[in-house]
Amino acid sequence: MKKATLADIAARTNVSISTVSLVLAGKGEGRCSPDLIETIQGVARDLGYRGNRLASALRSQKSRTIGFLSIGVATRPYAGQLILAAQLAAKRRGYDLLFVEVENEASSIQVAIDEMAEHLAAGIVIAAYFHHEIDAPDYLPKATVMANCFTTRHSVDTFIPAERESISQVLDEIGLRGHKNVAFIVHRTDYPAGTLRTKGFLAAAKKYGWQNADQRISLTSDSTADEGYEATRKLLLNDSSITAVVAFNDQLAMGVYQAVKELGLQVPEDVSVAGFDDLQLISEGLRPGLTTVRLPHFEMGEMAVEKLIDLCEGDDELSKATHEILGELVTRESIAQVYERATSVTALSAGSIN
Amino acid sequence: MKKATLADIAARTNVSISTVSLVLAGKGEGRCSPDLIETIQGVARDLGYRGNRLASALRSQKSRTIGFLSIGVATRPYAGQLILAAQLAAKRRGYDLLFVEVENEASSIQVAIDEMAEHLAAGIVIAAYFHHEIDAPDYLPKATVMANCFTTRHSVDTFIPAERESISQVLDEIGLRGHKNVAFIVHRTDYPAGTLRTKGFLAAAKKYGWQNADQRISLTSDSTADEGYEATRKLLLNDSSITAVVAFNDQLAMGVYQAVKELGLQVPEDVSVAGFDDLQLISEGLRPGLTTVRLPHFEMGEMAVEKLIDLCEGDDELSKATHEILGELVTRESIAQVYERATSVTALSAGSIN
DNA sequence: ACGAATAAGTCAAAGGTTTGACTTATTCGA
DNA sequence: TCGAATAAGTCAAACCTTTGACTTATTCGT
Repeated sequence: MKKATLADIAARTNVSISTVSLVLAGKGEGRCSPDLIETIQGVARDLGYRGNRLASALRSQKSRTIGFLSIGVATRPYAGQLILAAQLAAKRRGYDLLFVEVENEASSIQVAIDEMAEHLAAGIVIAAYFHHEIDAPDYLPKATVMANCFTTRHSVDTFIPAERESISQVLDEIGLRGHKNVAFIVHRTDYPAGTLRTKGFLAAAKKYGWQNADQRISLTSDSTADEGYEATRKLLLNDSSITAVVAFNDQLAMGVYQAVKELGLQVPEDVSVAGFDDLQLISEGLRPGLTTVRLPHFEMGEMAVEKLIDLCEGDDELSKATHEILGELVTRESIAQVYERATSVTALSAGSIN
Repeated sequence: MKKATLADIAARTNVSISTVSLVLAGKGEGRCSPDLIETIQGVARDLGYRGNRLASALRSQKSRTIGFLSIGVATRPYAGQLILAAQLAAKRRGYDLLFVEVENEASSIQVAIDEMAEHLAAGIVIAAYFHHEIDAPDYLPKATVMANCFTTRHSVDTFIPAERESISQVLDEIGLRGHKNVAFIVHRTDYPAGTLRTKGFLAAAKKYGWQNADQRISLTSDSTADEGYEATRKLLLNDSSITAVVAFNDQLAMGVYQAVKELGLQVPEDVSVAGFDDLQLISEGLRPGLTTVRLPHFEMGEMAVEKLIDLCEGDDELSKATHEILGELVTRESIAQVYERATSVTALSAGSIN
């Protein structure tokens, strides 16, 4: 059974192809009788008419296809929700996603853009698996948006996490529970995640009066569990007054748990731990569950595509803004209440021993 | 600068559009003079000619677009490599990937297939984030392949992991290192991963003479670290002779570590542990690193797309086979050598002390 | 020197849809 | 009852590429 075309429907209804086209495009009102509209729709349904996106796009010079340029999004366990949300948002508005993996390198992105042009893609979204700057080529299509990444070379609608505000949520958890001796382990890096989360930590330290905050920042050369482990050992061995360790991400936090336990201490009774990213493999897998912050991957993907389609459909001329989106605090069991400062703790524990 | 078309090139070279088309399609040999070919290619380059995939596909009724129907592939941390490999393989042969997320439900898949038909997709690959059967609709396009999933309703080229053989690799590691008291923790399920890996365990038990193997299979109701933890506690508390625990996947293995350590034992000195999946967040993050098996996600994605394109291009009529692909043993530090069984161990260690 | 073969291209239709400009028939107002 | 307005469609070109069938001019063999 060959695919039905407008011509097939026209033949069966004894009208012209134009009429069928108009009707099925929803532009029949006032031009065609209600009866005819009914009939045409009926026949279209009977024949299983599906339309031909290629012919349509070719003629109208506008396709309902979006190029999704991914920098590691699908292949790493971090940002999968971004692509899911993008797909859902696109589908909701009748668009499809052309997926292409690229390097964060102008030439690689350029190649992908050219490829998308061959498809007459309505627009492109550039998305990355972690929040960083893109090496953008000289020209970007007018309809371009970025998700979880940004460029300083062009003015583009951009959707990124609100790093400072997001980590503040988990820092508040710690501050409000009375911790005063808090350490921060962060991957030494110039990426926004590193610098902004550190600023968030420093701000929280000031807000809650955390002691020696700047000496309690431990810089690691990577964000692995191993690095988290080593950093925590040093921190805790040097300074036994620390009651909470905040990690730049969940992988480091995993290492924090390991070090804490190896030192014969307990999470959260002896040391509270906070992570960032909500990598569920880790945050749900650790015992006790890790309190952390889920990055707004889903939201970024969804909003980016929504914006892109608005742009394509001209509803929304040229705003070109950067949107910072808040993550969500995911509370599990890794943060405990501190009742008093050092001196009183002794009294307290002595009391419980009795 | 509008996109250049064949007509633009034809105008600048004073030949017909047909000629330009032929030349750029590489069919100029013998029909056009070498000089002309040279000229046309030069002008095409100068104008930045990119071709119009829509027009081309419309005319020739064959597109270079593949529909990638994903069941959780991008959104879960397991199988990302599959989509990357698919993309790479497609690009290598000049195809693009139309990505769509679907449910494992005939109607959802049907909708996606219809959508792909609107794009005149050359073929589709159906891929899943874990190895299981697809609820296939009544009709599948002739050019359909499956990756990490399968159907019994249709005859389709299928690429799945060789579950038994894959887990055997890690079981061999354990067997060859002298373990005789080995437990297996597996998610109670009818999925191939569960049943086939269990068969693999039983086969290894027979091969290496593991004792009481069937009593040492612990069925869990989920594959989480928590379940792994609980199962391991029961196992180890009941039976202190166990020297190795094999988990059905890395998440369970994470729980095994937790239980082992909480019982005051060490991995691998007291209890060796093996996982499955090589979820690096876990397998690299645990201390010591987890010996596990990487599933052939990359290979499945690559081979599936290769096969699909062969199918589309007719190089390869109708073989319709199921290909089982071996995973790769990833050796880390979680498996130790056992020198002898109970009685002799004493002798041996006595010997070495001397 | 004539017919056949070869080289170098061209012609024109087709693929399915969209859309601004028309047409034709009917209805309405005065 | 006439001209205008409205309703209900139709026309035909355009989007860009592909391809089997042709054409025209030159060369070759004998």
